[in-house]
Amino acid sequence: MQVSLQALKAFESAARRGSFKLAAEELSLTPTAISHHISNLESRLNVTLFHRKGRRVSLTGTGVKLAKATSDGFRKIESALDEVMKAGCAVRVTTTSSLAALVLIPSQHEFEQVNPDLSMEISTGESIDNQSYIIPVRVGDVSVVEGSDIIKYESFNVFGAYGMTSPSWSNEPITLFTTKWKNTLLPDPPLATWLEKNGLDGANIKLKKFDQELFGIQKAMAENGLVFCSTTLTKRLLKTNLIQHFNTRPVKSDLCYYVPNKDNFGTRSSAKFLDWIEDILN
Amino acid sequence: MQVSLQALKAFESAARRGSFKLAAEELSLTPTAISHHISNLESRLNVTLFHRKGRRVSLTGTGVKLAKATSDGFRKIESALDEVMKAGCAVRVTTTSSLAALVLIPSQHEFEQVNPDLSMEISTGESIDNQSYIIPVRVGDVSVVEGSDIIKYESFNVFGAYGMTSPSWSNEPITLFTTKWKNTLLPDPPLATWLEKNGLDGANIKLKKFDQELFGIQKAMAENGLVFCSTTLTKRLLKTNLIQHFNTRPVKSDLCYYVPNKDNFGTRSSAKFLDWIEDILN
DNA sequence: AGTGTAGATGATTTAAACTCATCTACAAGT
DNA sequence: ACTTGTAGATGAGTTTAAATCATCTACACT
Repeated sequence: MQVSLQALKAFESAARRGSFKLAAEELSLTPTAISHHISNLESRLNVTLFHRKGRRVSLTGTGVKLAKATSDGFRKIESALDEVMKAGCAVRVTTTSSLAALVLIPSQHEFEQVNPDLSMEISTGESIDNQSYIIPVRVGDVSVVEGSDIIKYESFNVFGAYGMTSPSWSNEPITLFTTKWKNTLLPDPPLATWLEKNGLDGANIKLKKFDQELFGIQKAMAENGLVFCSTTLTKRLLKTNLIQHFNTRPVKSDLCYYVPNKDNFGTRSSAKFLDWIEDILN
Repeated sequence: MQVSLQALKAFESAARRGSFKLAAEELSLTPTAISHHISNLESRLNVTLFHRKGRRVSLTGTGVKLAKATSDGFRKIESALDEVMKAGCAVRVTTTSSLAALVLIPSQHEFEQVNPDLSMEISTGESIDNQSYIIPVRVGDVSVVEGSDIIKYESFNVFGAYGMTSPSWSNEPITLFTTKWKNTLLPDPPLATWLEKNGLDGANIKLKKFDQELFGIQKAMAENGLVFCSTTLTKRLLKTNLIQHFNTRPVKSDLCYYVPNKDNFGTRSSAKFLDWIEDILN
């Protein structure tokens, strides 16, 4: 380039502040540096950018035009830079209520302890806040989702509140909470497969469906009921003895947790988060 | 600032060209310099901007966003810079047909000889091409125009084609070409004052008016007629013996040539032009 | 396997950027 | 009118950032 960018930055600042001294303060330089930059700029461009009347400076017509463009240009660059820097020291995640409430939020503190220079924000809901560097953790169909985006293949099992007695699967009528996704494109929970694998016919099982797994799990815990749900969501509850299972065998499903374009987040924070979440889920 | 602008420029170029090598060529640097800049940028921002797959690089999501903003920002700055630089090595003038045809265009070559690094463009007409660095040389009323903008106070006299015999002012009927400005706010040519100063009553003078002085002057030259017009416009024609005057005395007028905001053009080229034009007019 | 290309890495050199010391011009106070 | 203080200009000297060089790795294409 013909002229140095730092000279332009010095000019931009001086033009905006109307003083070399103030520009120098803004850029943590000496007024001398600003003066050098600007006279260098002027001689390279063959123009006068500032009128000098003794110790007072004011922009020429040319100076005004250049100042307008440089201010706009640098402002644009700086705001993008700000955004990127913010993205570098915070991780923002959006996911389902269930994963948020049962996995992410309980582990949030631990994540921030391990990564003291990162803060973690969790949000749930539909709002596809596409504008910024938010990492979406979604539930999807393994046959549709890009394999490299998947962070957890989902298995299902039946769980109940901790301490309750094992149900007698074949004799008495049983109420089982399960999930009917709002999104009809998602595969249903693999209840039929589970019954088969565990040698049950399910004739005495009455289903009660919620549109979020979290609700069924909470209901089961509150009412000493049974819930057919994801092993991912229950992992922590099992470990803390809030729920139990009954020696039934889990089944794989066509569902998975995934992050769209997982490998395409360029921030250190997102890389840390993705490593961490894969680690705690597996 | 947190990050260096040159690093950003290197990134911008590499992002746009999709290759460190091409960016290096564009910026007249070595690929090594680009690599250093970008890794420096990445570590300062705590993000990854490029995926490296062996010897191929591609932008990350973060990289794409930053590249968009930096490209826009730098483009804006560079285009303004281009404009300023062009303005530094060329001077564009717009003025009346008369001044252009009788003064500026005949002297254009001389100006470019004296200033071999400057080119001069002359345009006439109403088109107020306000966009760029055009210097307007206008005719105005001395009582309205800012004094410091004035480059020539206008005097008037009667001229005729070179070699014609002096008219006998009082005996025979005389046709005199003169000017009626299109712009009615401008003072009329000071014919009454001129008659008085030269001891004439004008009873035998028939006026024929054009809306540009140039036309009257050309008509007078073509038909051995007489024209009452500006001494500025006729100066060169007198010197080259294309017209003459008849020992009548010129009169000052309320008209002047001026350049709006004369002292506010910051370009070297405009300063050179303004010096030169004041010089040849006085 | 062999060759050529793109980029990474670390040490060294170079040049740009910054500061310091000194000077001028103006403005404000006495 | 004579200080005093402030903003900027100027030129020489210093510092540090930026660029290069030499070397190395990984991949792609014969």
